Amino acid sequence: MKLSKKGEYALRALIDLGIAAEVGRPLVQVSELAAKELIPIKFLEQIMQLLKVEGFIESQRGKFGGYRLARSANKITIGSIVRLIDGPLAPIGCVSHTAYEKCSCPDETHCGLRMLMLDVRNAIAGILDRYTLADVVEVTLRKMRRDNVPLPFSDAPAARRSPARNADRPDLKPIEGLLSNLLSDYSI
Amino acid sequence: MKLSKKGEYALRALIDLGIAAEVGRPLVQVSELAAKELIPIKFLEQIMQLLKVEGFIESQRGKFGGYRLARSANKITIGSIVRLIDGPLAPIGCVSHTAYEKCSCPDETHCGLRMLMLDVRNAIAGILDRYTLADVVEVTLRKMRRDNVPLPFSDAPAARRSPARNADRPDLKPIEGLLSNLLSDYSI
DNA sequence: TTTAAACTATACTAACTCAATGTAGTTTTA
DNA sequence: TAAAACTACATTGAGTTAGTATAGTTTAAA
Repeated sequence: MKLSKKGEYALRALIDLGIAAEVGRPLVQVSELAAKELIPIKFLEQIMQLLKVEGFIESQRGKFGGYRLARSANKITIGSIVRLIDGPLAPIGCVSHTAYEKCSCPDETHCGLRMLMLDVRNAIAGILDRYTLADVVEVTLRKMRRDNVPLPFSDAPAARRSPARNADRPDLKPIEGLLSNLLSDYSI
Repeated sequence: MKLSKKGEYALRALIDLGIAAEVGRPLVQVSELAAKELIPIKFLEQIMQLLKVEGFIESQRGKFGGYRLARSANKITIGSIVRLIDGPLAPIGCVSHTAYEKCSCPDETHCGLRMLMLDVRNAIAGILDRYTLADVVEVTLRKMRRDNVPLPFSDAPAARRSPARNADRPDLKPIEGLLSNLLSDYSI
Protein backbone atom coordinates (compact mmCIF):
# COMPACT_ATOMS: atom_id res chain seq x y z
CA MET A 1 0.00 0.00 0.00
CA LYS A 2 2.84 2.32 -0.85
CA LEU A 3 3.11 5.87 -2.06
CA SER A 4 6.06 6.11 -4.46
CA LYS A 5 8.95 8.52 -3.92
CA LYS A 6 7.81 10.32 -7.03
CA GLY A 7 4.35 10.75 -5.53
CA GLU A 8 5.79 11.87 -2.23
CA TYR A 9 8.05 14.41 -3.93
CA ALA A 10 5.20 15.75 -6.03
CA LEU A 11 3.06 16.26 -2.94
CA ARG A 12 5.91 17.90 -1.01
CA ALA A 13 6.62 20.27 -3.87
CA LEU A 14 2.95 21.21 -4.28
CA ILE A 15 2.54 21.74 -0.55
CA ASP A 16 5.57 24.01 -0.67
CA LEU A 17 4.07 25.99 -3.53
CA GLY A 18 0.86 26.23 -1.52
CA ILE A 19 2.78 27.56 1.48
CA ALA A 20 4.65 30.00 -0.75
CA ALA A 21 1.38 31.31 -2.14
CA GLU A 22 -0.09 31.65 1.33
CA VAL A 23 2.97 33.56 2.49
CA GLY A 24 2.93 35.97 -0.46
CA ARG A 25 5.83 34.55 -2.42
CA PRO A 26 4.94 34.64 -6.12
CA LEU A 27 7.43 32.14 -7.61
CA VAL A 28 9.61 29.33 -6.30
CA GLN A 29 12.49 27.83 -8.21
CA VAL A 30 13.05 24.14 -8.62
CA SER A 31 16.54 24.47 -7.15
CA GLU A 32 15.07 25.96 -3.99
CA LEU A 33 12.43 23.25 -3.67
CA ALA A 34 15.01 20.55 -4.25
CA ALA A 35 17.31 21.98 -1.60
CA LYS A 36 14.54 22.40 0.98
CA GLU A 37 13.09 18.91 0.51
CA LEU A 38 16.34 17.10 -0.27
CA ILE A 39 15.08 15.89 -3.65
CA PRO A 40 17.49 15.26 -6.57
CA ILE A 41 17.01 18.31 -8.73
CA LYS A 42 16.80 16.56 -12.09
CA PHE A 43 14.22 14.15 -10.75
CA LEU A 44 12.17 17.02 -9.37
CA GLU A 45 12.37 18.87 -12.70
CA GLN A 46 10.84 15.82 -14.34
CA ILE A 47 8.02 15.81 -11.82
CA MET A 48 7.38 19.54 -12.14
CA GLN A 49 7.17 19.09 -15.91
CA LEU A 50 4.46 16.49 -15.46
CA LEU A 51 2.56 18.62 -12.95
CA LYS A 52 2.70 21.51 -15.40
CA VAL A 53 1.47 19.49 -18.37
CA GLU A 54 -1.42 18.25 -16.23
CA GLY A 55 -2.37 21.77 -15.23
CA PHE A 56 -1.55 21.76 -11.53
CA ILE A 57 1.21 24.36 -11.77
CA GLU A 58 2.43 27.16 -14.06
CA SER A 59 5.98 28.17 -14.84
CA GLN A 60 7.72 31.45 -15.46
CA ARG A 61 10.77 30.88 -17.64
CA GLY A 62 14.07 32.72 -17.71
CA LYS A 63 16.19 34.29 -15.03
CA PHE A 64 14.32 34.68 -11.75
CA GLY A 65 11.62 32.41 -13.10
CA GLY A 66 10.06 29.54 -11.19
CA TYR A 67 6.82 27.73 -10.50
CA ARG A 68 3.52 28.60 -8.88
CA LEU A 69 0.21 26.80 -8.40
CA ALA A 70 -1.99 27.11 -11.48
CA ARG A 71 -5.14 27.35 -9.36
CA SER A 72 -6.16 27.97 -5.80
CA ALA A 73 -4.88 25.31 -3.38
CA ASN A 74 -8.43 24.49 -2.26
CA LYS A 75 -9.22 23.43 -5.84
CA ILE A 76 -6.53 20.73 -5.84
CA THR A 77 -7.39 17.51 -4.04
CA ILE A 78 -4.67 15.24 -2.76
CA GLY A 79 -6.38 12.32 -4.46
CA SER A 80 -6.04 13.87 -7.90
CA ILE A 81 -2.29 14.26 -7.41
CA VAL A 82 -1.77 10.73 -6.11
CA ARG A 83 -3.84 9.29 -8.97
CA LEU A 84 -1.78 11.20 -11.53
CA ILE A 85 1.55 9.95 -10.21
CA ASP A 86 0.76 6.53 -8.74
CA GLY A 87 -2.44 5.50 -10.47
CA PRO A 88 -5.73 4.37 -8.89
CA LEU A 89 -6.17 4.52 -5.12
CA ALA A 90 -7.82 1.08 -5.01
CA PRO A 91 -5.65 -1.82 -3.76
CA ILE A 92 -6.96 -4.06 -6.55
CA GLY A 93 -8.39 -3.21 -9.97
CA CYS A 94 -11.83 -4.72 -9.41
CA VAL A 95 -12.71 -2.10 -6.76
CA SER A 96 -11.32 0.97 -8.51
CA HIS A 97 -13.85 3.72 -9.29
CA THR A 98 -11.61 5.57 -11.73
CA ALA A 99 -9.96 2.57 -13.44
CA TYR A 100 -12.05 -0.57 -12.93
CA GLU A 101 -10.50 -3.77 -14.17
CA LYS A 102 -12.05 -7.20 -14.09
CA CYS A 103 -10.17 -9.53 -11.81
CA SER A 104 -9.34 -13.17 -12.36
CA CYS A 105 -11.59 -14.52 -9.62
CA PRO A 106 -14.40 -16.79 -10.78
CA ASP A 107 -17.33 -14.97 -9.13
CA GLU A 108 -16.91 -11.28 -8.42
CA THR A 109 -20.31 -10.81 -6.81
CA HIS A 110 -19.62 -13.38 -4.09
CA CYS A 111 -15.98 -12.46 -3.51
CA GLY A 112 -15.39 -11.58 0.12
CA LEU A 113 -11.93 -10.25 -0.64
CA ARG A 114 -13.43 -7.80 -3.09
CA MET A 115 -15.88 -6.46 -0.51
CA LEU A 116 -13.09 -6.03 2.00
CA MET A 117 -10.87 -4.24 -0.47
CA LEU A 118 -13.75 -2.02 -1.49
CA ASP A 119 -13.92 -0.88 2.12
CA VAL A 120 -10.20 -0.17 2.04
CA ARG A 121 -10.40 1.76 -1.21
CA ASN A 122 -13.32 3.81 0.15
CA ALA A 123 -11.42 4.57 3.33
CA ILE A 124 -8.41 5.79 1.36
CA ALA A 125 -10.44 7.78 -1.15
CA GLY A 126 -12.54 9.16 1.70
CA ILE A 127 -9.44 10.87 2.99
CA LEU A 128 -7.44 11.71 -0.13
CA ASP A 129 -10.41 12.98 -2.15
CA ARG A 130 -11.76 14.99 0.76
CA TYR A 131 -8.67 16.96 1.63
CA THR A 132 -7.08 19.55 -0.60
CA LEU A 133 -3.65 21.09 -0.77
CA ALA A 134 -5.13 24.02 1.15
CA ASP A 135 -6.01 21.76 4.09
CA VAL A 136 -2.51 20.36 4.32
CA VAL A 137 -0.98 23.82 3.94
CA GLU A 138 -3.20 25.19 6.69
CA VAL A 139 -2.38 22.40 9.13
CA THR A 140 1.31 22.81 8.43
CA LEU A 141 1.31 26.58 8.86
CA ARG A 142 -0.79 26.40 12.00
CA LYS A 143 1.58 23.98 13.66
CA MET A 144 4.59 26.05 12.66
CA ARG A 145 3.05 29.26 13.99
CA ARG A 146 2.09 27.60 17.25
CA ASP A 147 5.68 26.47 17.76
CA ASN A 148 7.12 29.80 16.57
CA VAL A 149 9.05 28.06 13.82
CA PRO A 150 10.12 30.48 11.04
CA LEU A 151 7.89 29.96 8.03
CA PRO A 152 9.46 28.79 4.78
CA PHE A 153 9.53 31.16 1.79
CA SER A 154 9.19 34.22 3.99
CA ASP A 155 11.73 36.28 5.92
CA ALA A 156 9.29 37.89 8.32
CA PRO A 157 6.84 35.69 10.25
CA ALA A 158 3.70 35.91 8.16
CA ALA A 159 0.60 37.55 9.58
CA ARG A 160 -2.20 35.25 10.63
CA ARG A 161 -4.99 35.28 8.11
CA SER A 162 -8.11 33.23 7.73
CA PRO A 163 -7.99 31.10 4.61
CA ALA A 164 -11.10 30.26 2.59
CA ARG A 165 -10.51 26.60 3.12
CA ASN A 166 -13.95 25.10 2.85
CA ALA A 167 -15.39 27.66 0.49
CA ASP A 168 -16.49 25.12 -2.10
CA ARG A 169 -17.28 22.08 -0.01
CA PRO A 170 -20.75 22.79 1.40
CA ASP A 171 -21.83 19.67 3.26
CA LEU A 172 -19.07 17.36 4.40
CA LYS A 173 -19.86 14.48 6.68
CA PRO A 174 -17.91 14.62 9.91
CA ILE A 175 -14.86 12.43 9.81
CA GLU A 176 -12.34 11.14 12.30
CA GLY A 177 -8.60 11.57 12.08
CA LEU A 178 -5.67 13.80 12.83
CA LEU A 179 -6.20 16.31 10.06
CA SER A 180 -9.87 16.66 10.81
CA ASN A 181 -9.13 17.36 14.46
CA LEU A 182 -6.32 19.77 13.70
CA LEU A 183 -8.40 21.65 11.16
CA SER A 184 -11.36 22.12 13.47
CA ASP A 185 -9.34 22.87 16.60
CA TYR A 186 -8.43 26.53 16.33
CA SER A 187 -6.38 26.50 19.51
CA ILE A 188 -3.66 24.56 17.77
CA MET B 1 -1.62 1.91 -2.88
CA LYS B 2 -1.50 -1.52 -4.43
CA LEU B 3 -1.88 -5.03 -3.10
CA SER B 4 0.50 -7.32 -5.00
CA LYS B 5 -0.69 -10.36 -6.93
CA LYS B 6 1.20 -12.48 -4.43
CA GLY B 7 -0.71 -10.85 -1.58
CA GLU B 8 -3.99 -11.26 -3.40
CA TYR B 9 -3.30 -14.93 -4.10
CA ALA B 10 -2.32 -15.56 -0.47
CA LEU B 11 -5.56 -14.00 0.75
CA ARG B 12 -7.66 -15.91 -1.76
CA ALA B 13 -6.04 -19.20 -0.79
CA LEU B 14 -6.48 -18.56 2.93
CA ILE B 15 -10.09 -17.54 2.45
CA ASP B 16 -10.64 -20.78 0.54
CA LEU B 17 -9.07 -22.77 3.36
CA GLY B 18 -11.34 -20.93 5.78
CA ILE B 19 -14.38 -21.82 3.69
CA ALA B 20 -13.23 -25.43 3.47
CA ALA B 21 -12.90 -25.61 7.25
CA GLU B 22 -16.32 -24.07 7.73
CA VAL B 23 -17.85 -26.56 5.31
CA GLY B 24 -16.21 -29.56 6.97
CA ARG B 25 -13.55 -30.28 4.42
CA PRO B 26 -10.35 -31.28 6.25
CA LEU B 27 -7.67 -30.75 3.58
CA VAL B 28 -7.41 -28.88 0.30
CA GLN B 29 -4.73 -29.53 -2.29
CA VAL B 30 -2.70 -26.81 -3.95
CA SER B 31 -3.79 -28.07 -7.35
CA GLU B 32 -7.43 -27.59 -6.40
CA LEU B 33 -6.83 -24.09 -5.05
CA ALA B 34 -4.86 -23.13 -8.13
CA ALA B 35 -7.59 -24.39 -10.44
CA LYS B 36 -10.40 -22.68 -8.53
CA GLU B 37 -8.65 -19.31 -8.30
CA LEU B 38 -6.81 -19.44 -11.62
CA ILE B 39 -3.41 -19.07 -9.97
CA PRO B 40 -0.23 -20.56 -11.55
CA ILE B 41 0.35 -23.66 -9.47
CA LYS B 42 4.10 -23.31 -8.94
CA PHE B 43 3.65 -19.72 -7.85
CA LEU B 44 0.94 -20.74 -5.41
CA GLU B 45 3.12 -23.53 -4.02
CA GLN B 46 5.74 -20.91 -3.24
CA ILE B 47 3.17 -18.81 -1.43
CA MET B 48 1.78 -21.76 0.53
CA GLN B 49 5.30 -22.61 1.61
CA LEU B 50 5.72 -19.12 3.03
CA LEU B 51 2.36 -19.21 4.77
CA LYS B 52 3.34 -22.53 6.31
CA VAL B 53 6.73 -21.34 7.55
CA GLU B 54 5.01 -18.35 9.11
CA GLY B 55 2.51 -20.53 10.92
CA PHE B 56 -0.71 -19.59 9.13
CA ILE B 57 -1.28 -23.03 7.63
CA GLU B 58 -0.32 -26.69 8.15
CA SER B 59 0.36 -29.31 5.53
CA GLN B 60 -0.29 -33.01 5.22
CA ARG B 61 2.26 -34.52 2.89
CA GLY B 62 1.91 -37.46 0.54
CA LYS B 63 -0.90 -38.77 -1.57
CA PHE B 64 -4.26 -37.21 -0.67
CA GLY B 65 -2.39 -34.64 1.40
CA GLY B 66 -3.06 -30.93 1.30
CA TYR B 67 -3.26 -27.78 3.40
CA ARG B 68 -5.45 -26.58 6.25
CA LEU B 69 -5.49 -23.49 8.46
CA ALA B 70 -3.10 -23.86 11.39
CA ARG B 71 -5.45 -22.00 13.73
CA SER B 72 -9.02 -20.84 13.86
CA ALA B 73 -9.90 -18.34 11.15
CA ASN B 74 -10.94 -15.75 13.73
CA LYS B 75 -7.38 -15.74 15.05
CA ILE B 76 -5.92 -14.65 11.71
CA THR B 77 -6.26 -10.97 10.88
CA ILE B 78 -6.13 -9.80 7.29
CA GLY B 79 -3.55 -7.21 8.30
CA SER B 80 -1.09 -9.84 9.46
CA ILE B 81 -1.27 -11.59 6.11
CA VAL B 82 -0.87 -8.42 4.08
CA ARG B 83 2.08 -7.32 6.22
CA LEU B 84 3.76 -10.68 5.72
CA ILE B 85 3.50 -10.59 1.95
CA ASP B 86 3.55 -6.90 1.07
CA GLY B 87 5.18 -5.26 4.08
CA PRO B 88 3.87 -2.38 6.22
CA LEU B 89 0.39 -1.00 5.61
CA ALA B 90 1.56 2.61 5.88
CA PRO B 91 1.91 4.54 2.60
CA ILE B 92 5.24 6.03 3.77
CA GLY B 93 7.77 4.75 6.30
CA CYS B 94 7.53 7.67 8.70
CA VAL B 95 3.96 6.77 9.67
CA SER B 96 4.38 3.01 9.96
CA HIS B 97 3.61 1.52 13.38
CA THR B 98 5.27 -1.82 12.68
CA ALA B 99 8.28 -0.60 10.64
CA TYR B 100 8.90 3.08 11.29
CA GLU B 101 11.56 4.67 9.13
CA LYS B 102 12.78 8.25 9.33
CA CYS B 103 11.95 10.17 6.20
CA SER B 104 14.08 12.66 4.34
CA CYS B 105 11.93 15.69 5.13
CA PRO B 106 13.63 18.39 7.20
CA ASP B 107 11.05 18.68 9.98
CA GLU B 108 8.89 15.67 10.70
CA THR B 109 6.87 17.27 13.49
CA HIS B 110 5.60 20.06 11.25
CA CYS B 111 5.09 17.96 8.13
CA GLY B 112 1.51 18.21 6.90
CA LEU B 113 2.01 15.37 4.47
CA ARG B 114 3.01 13.12 7.33
CA MET B 115 -0.14 13.92 9.28
CA LEU B 116 -2.28 13.25 6.25
CA MET B 117 -0.58 9.93 5.54
CA LEU B 118 -0.94 8.95 9.18
CA ASP B 119 -4.68 9.33 8.73
CA VAL B 120 -4.50 7.11 5.67
CA ARG B 121 -2.42 4.45 7.40
CA ASN B 122 -4.85 4.46 10.36
CA ALA B 123 -7.80 4.11 8.02
CA ILE B 124 -6.22 1.12 6.28
CA ALA B 125 -5.05 -0.54 9.48
CA GLY B 126 -8.41 0.19 11.06
CA ILE B 127 -9.97 -2.12 8.51
CA LEU B 128 -7.30 -4.75 7.85
CA ASP B 129 -6.37 -5.24 11.51
CA ARG B 130 -9.98 -5.34 12.62
CA TYR B 131 -11.26 -8.01 10.28
CA THR B 132 -10.18 -11.61 10.35
CA LEU B 133 -10.32 -14.41 7.85
CA ALA B 134 -13.44 -15.58 9.66
CA ASP B 135 -15.22 -12.32 8.89
CA VAL B 136 -14.44 -12.55 5.19
CA VAL B 137 -15.40 -16.22 5.11
CA GLU B 138 -18.70 -15.48 6.81
CA VAL B 139 -19.61 -12.66 4.45
CA THR B 140 -18.75 -14.81 1.46
CA LEU B 141 -20.74 -17.82 2.64
CA ARG B 142 -23.72 -15.69 3.61
CA LYS B 143 -23.90 -14.08 0.19
CA MET B 144 -23.59 -17.45 -1.52
CA ARG B 145 -26.31 -19.02 0.59
CA ARG B 146 -28.62 -16.09 -0.01
CA ASP B 147 -28.20 -16.49 -3.77
CA ASN B 148 -28.40 -20.31 -3.59
CA VAL B 149 -24.99 -20.64 -5.16
CA PRO B 150 -23.40 -24.05 -4.56
CA LEU B 151 -20.72 -23.72 -1.90
CA PRO B 152 -17.13 -24.54 -2.80
CA PHE B 153 -15.46 -27.58 -1.23
CA SER B 154 -18.79 -29.24 -0.48
CA ASP B 155 -21.12 -31.35 -2.58
CA ALA B 156 -24.22 -30.87 -0.48
CA PRO B 157 -25.26 -27.32 0.47
CA ALA B 158 -23.84 -26.89 3.97
CA ALA B 159 -26.16 -26.45 6.92
CA ARG B 160 -26.40 -22.98 8.36
CA ARG B 161 -24.47 -22.69 11.56
CA SER B 162 -23.60 -19.73 13.73
CA PRO B 163 -19.88 -19.11 13.76
CA ALA B 164 -18.05 -17.74 16.81
CA ARG B 165 -16.91 -14.75 14.87
CA ASN B 166 -16.40 -12.12 17.51
CA ALA B 167 -15.54 -14.47 20.33
CA ASP B 168 -12.26 -12.79 21.19
CA ARG B 169 -12.94 -9.21 20.27
CA PRO B 170 -14.93 -7.85 23.20
CA ASP B 171 -15.37 -4.11 22.60
CA LEU B 172 -15.03 -2.93 19.04
CA LYS B 173 -15.91 0.61 18.14
CA PRO B 174 -18.67 0.76 15.56
CA ILE B 175 -17.32 1.25 12.08
CA GLU B 176 -18.73 2.09 8.68
CA GLY B 177 -18.31 0.08 5.53
CA LEU B 178 -19.61 -2.77 3.44
CA LEU B 179 -18.28 -5.60 5.55
CA SER B 180 -19.50 -4.09 8.77
CA ASN B 181 -23.00 -3.74 7.34
CA LEU B 182 -23.03 -7.22 5.86
CA LEU B 183 -21.78 -8.77 9.06
CA SER B 184 -24.38 -7.10 11.25
CA ASP B 185 -27.30 -7.52 8.84
CA TYR B 186 -28.51 -11.06 9.35
CA SER B 187 -31.15 -10.82 6.63
CA ILE B 188 -28.45 -10.89 3.96
C1' DT C 1 6.32 -52.77 -2.52
C1' DT C 2 5.58 -49.99 -5.94
C1' DT C 3 3.96 -45.80 -7.56
C1' DA C 4 1.17 -41.87 -8.21
C1' DA C 5 -0.03 -37.87 -6.05
C1' DA C 6 1.28 -34.48 -3.25
C1' DC C 7 4.37 -31.34 -0.93
C1' DT C 8 9.54 -29.20 -0.64
C1' DA C 9 13.61 -26.76 -1.99
C1' DT C 10 16.21 -23.93 -4.67
C1' DA C 11 17.57 -21.64 -8.71
C1' DC C 12 16.60 -18.87 -12.46
C1' DT C 13 14.63 -15.17 -15.44
C1' DA C 14 12.00 -11.95 -18.43
C1' DA C 15 9.61 -7.89 -17.94
C1' DC C 16 8.71 -4.05 -15.58
C1' DT C 17 9.06 -0.18 -12.40
C1' DC C 18 11.54 3.02 -9.59
C1' DA C 19 14.54 6.51 -8.89
C1' DA C 20 17.25 8.75 -10.65
C1' DT C 21 21.28 10.80 -14.08
C1' DG C 22 23.07 12.81 -18.38
C1' DT C 23 23.19 15.67 -22.30
C1' DA C 24 21.81 19.21 -24.95
C1' DG C 25 19.29 22.45 -25.58
C1' DT C 26 15.71 27.12 -25.39
C1' DT C 27 14.04 31.20 -23.08
C1' DT C 28 14.23 35.27 -20.50
C1' DT C 29 15.94 39.27 -18.24
C1' DA C 30 19.34 41.79 -15.45
C1' DT D 1 25.42 38.96 -23.64
C1' DA D 2 25.58 35.78 -20.40
C1' DA D 3 23.83 33.79 -16.26
C1' DA D 4 19.96 31.67 -14.47
C1' DA D 5 16.11 29.13 -15.21
C1' DC D 6 13.10 26.02 -17.51
C1' DT D 7 12.50 22.08 -21.34
C1' DA D 8 13.12 17.76 -23.72
C1' DC D 9 14.41 13.40 -24.13
C1' DA D 10 17.54 9.47 -23.70
C1' DT D 11 19.72 6.29 -20.72
C1' DT D 12 20.64 3.41 -16.78
C1' DG D 13 21.37 0.59 -12.56
C1' DA D 14 19.00 -1.54 -8.98
C1' DG D 15 15.27 -3.72 -7.37
C1' DT D 16 10.70 -5.94 -7.59
C1' DT D 17 7.11 -8.68 -9.60
C1' DA D 18 5.30 -12.58 -11.24
C1' DG D 19 6.25 -16.18 -12.46
C1' DT D 20 9.21 -21.03 -14.56
C1' DA D 21 12.22 -24.83 -14.20
C1' DT D 22 14.40 -28.64 -12.18
C1' DA D 23 15.01 -32.00 -9.04
C1' DG D 24 13.84 -33.80 -5.42
C1' DT D 25 11.22 -36.09 -0.66
C1' DT D 26 7.19 -37.98 1.60
C1' DT D 27 3.16 -40.59 2.11
C1' DA D 28 -0.63 -43.71 1.49
C1' DA D 29 -3.27 -46.48 -1.36
C1' DA D 30 -3.36 -50.29 -4.46
